[in-house]
Amino acid sequence: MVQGDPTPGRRRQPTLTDVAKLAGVSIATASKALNGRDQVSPTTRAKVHDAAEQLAFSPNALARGLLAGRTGTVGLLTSDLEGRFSIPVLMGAEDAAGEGSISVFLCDARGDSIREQFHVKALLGRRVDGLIVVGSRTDSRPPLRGKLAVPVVYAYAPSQSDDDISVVSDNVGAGRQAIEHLLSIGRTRIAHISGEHGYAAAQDRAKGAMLALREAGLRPAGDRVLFGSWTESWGRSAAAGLLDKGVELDAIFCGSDQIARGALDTLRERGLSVPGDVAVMGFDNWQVLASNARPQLTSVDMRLEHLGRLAAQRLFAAMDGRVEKGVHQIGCSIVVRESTAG
Amino acid sequence: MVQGDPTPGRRRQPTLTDVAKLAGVSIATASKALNGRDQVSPTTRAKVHDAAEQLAFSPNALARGLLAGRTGTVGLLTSDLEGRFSIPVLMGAEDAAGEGSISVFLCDARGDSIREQFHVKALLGRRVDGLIVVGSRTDSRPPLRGKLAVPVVYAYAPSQSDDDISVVSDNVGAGRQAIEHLLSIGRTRIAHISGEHGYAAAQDRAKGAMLALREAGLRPAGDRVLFGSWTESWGRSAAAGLLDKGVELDAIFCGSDQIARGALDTLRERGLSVPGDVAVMGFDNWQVLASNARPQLTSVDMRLEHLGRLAAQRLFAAMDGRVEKGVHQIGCSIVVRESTAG
DNA sequence: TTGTACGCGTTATCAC
DNA sequence: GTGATAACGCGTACAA
Repeated sequence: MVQGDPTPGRRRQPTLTDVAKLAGVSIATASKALNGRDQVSPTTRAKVHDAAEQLAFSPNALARGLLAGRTGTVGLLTSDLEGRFSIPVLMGAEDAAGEGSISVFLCDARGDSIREQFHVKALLGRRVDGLIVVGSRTDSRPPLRGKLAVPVVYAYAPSQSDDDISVVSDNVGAGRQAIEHLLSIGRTRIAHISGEHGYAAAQDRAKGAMLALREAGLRPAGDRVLFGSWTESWGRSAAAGLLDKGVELDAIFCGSDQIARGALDTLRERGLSVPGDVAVMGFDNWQVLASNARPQLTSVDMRLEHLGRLAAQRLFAAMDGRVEKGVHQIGCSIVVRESTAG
Repeated sequence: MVQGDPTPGRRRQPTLTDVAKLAGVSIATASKALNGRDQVSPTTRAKVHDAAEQLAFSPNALARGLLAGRTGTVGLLTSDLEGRFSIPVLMGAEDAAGEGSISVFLCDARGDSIREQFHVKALLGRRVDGLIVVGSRTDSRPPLRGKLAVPVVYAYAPSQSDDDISVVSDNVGAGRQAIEHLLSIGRTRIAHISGEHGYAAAQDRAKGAMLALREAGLRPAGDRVLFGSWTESWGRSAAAGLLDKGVELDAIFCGSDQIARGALDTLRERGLSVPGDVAVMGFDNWQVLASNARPQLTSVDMRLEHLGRLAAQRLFAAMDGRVEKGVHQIGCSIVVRESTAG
């Protein structure tokens, strides 16, 4: 049903002038009354509040921002909305923002630097008070181009410049934690199956894992880290490869939950029990995959929401003049489920 | 490293006045030149553009919006960011918005109506030109409270009021399409395993499936639709139940990809081949699950990104005075993979 | 072709 | 305690 009516049922938003008129005072007084200034009598204050209520008045943040020089908005520039990393970060950021009644502009650059430039420009035009840039991989990225008039915080993927503020997960530490967990339940012949070799995430986690193994006087089962792709099928074939070669193992640390799901499949098909014969760990703690696995999957959680919240807080601090340059690492946690129980 | 410096390296954004001054003209002329008004000589225009470039001038959208009465922003109110439904809708909306240089304010109400009210108020204060409300389930929802000054479009979850604009997936049609696909590859003993009974999504899909079966003169294998939960484990146990009861079947239509993954697991364990003995279909076309399944899973795609784009377009139309009230249904598509091949 | 002046809605500063 | 008035940055009639 198409209605020709130009502005159907939509009325101009009431302004402070309307409120003042209705309350029978000047706009100056109305402003003071609404903003809790103490240079106004209780009775007038009540009158003004009544009028505002009646008109459903909500102050124009644009006018306010124009005057104040700050808009109470931040820009959130993400590279992959469909990815599962941006979202929790985004939630954490929105969370932290909400506490201070500031709103978030969302833009998705889709990994395209042209589009990124475009969005930065749009955000700057909207006079955001700050910018959070969320990456889709943990690899470091080039900083935003040009001297920006507002502070920027890089989340998940750090900026290549040390002059910038970055907040990231400690993937090396996470690799170490994973191995230490497996050691703590008595496993010693531990294989590590990870994702694409070219990813910093794969490299870092492997590095941490190797460090922990070495410190325990061990080598990885199969003698080397297996890099492949971030898929279930790679998890299946990599695990099958290990078993076919007769590699002795009592645990597998996987670089992602998807890989772990694949490994679990292979183990079950070969008649090996998890965690009885082989313990299995994933990475990402992706609920849908980890909780629905058989058995449920122990996994490393990067606490991305926490990361997002921290990124936002550092941004607010920077907006406030308290800049803490450099890369800040967030520790990961391990969510223990059945696949490493006992 | 903490720096006490109050506003480190941040300089006031250049204004039109700065540009005009640098170009040696009045701000009126500068404005005309930058906005492509044709009442300005080519030479002056060039001078102004040079100055603007040099200062990296970007017009203050707040001031502009204050004057124009429109801000070029829309609010996106979602209920579950972590859910996999909001995101594609959000992407589509952002997509459609980007084409017209409109920016999106994102807010997550987390299913809490108090929080929702709060965000609506904040968005209205920021003078968004319109609002998109994205649900987390397909069930209809109560409309936003109060007479709003801007148009609203409900996406994925329709408003309960027919006076509102809603854009949703056609789940009944999707159920029908799924069955028709299975019939087209020669299957006739088709079971339907779905999710929680209380979800409109489950009801609608089942309804469509039953309609298509009835029209083909068939009844569902097992004689009734199996409702349970949206999990892999329900898919496993429901499929096992059917086989244990000796129900004859050559196809299973599942209410979600998760359920389908579970069903696939059971079938494989029972030594049944897919699609040879039993064809399997999922719902949602969730890449991670569908593409990594063994065999890869045929699934119904709700085209959520398309839905989001359409919702945004209807919003823009409404902002323009062209309101099309009522619930608009988007047809779903079927992505055929190995699990129903042949 | 160019410049002057007003107004968008708000807050802050000053008189009264 | 209250009310004019000047900003904030921009677009645009209007006058020059």
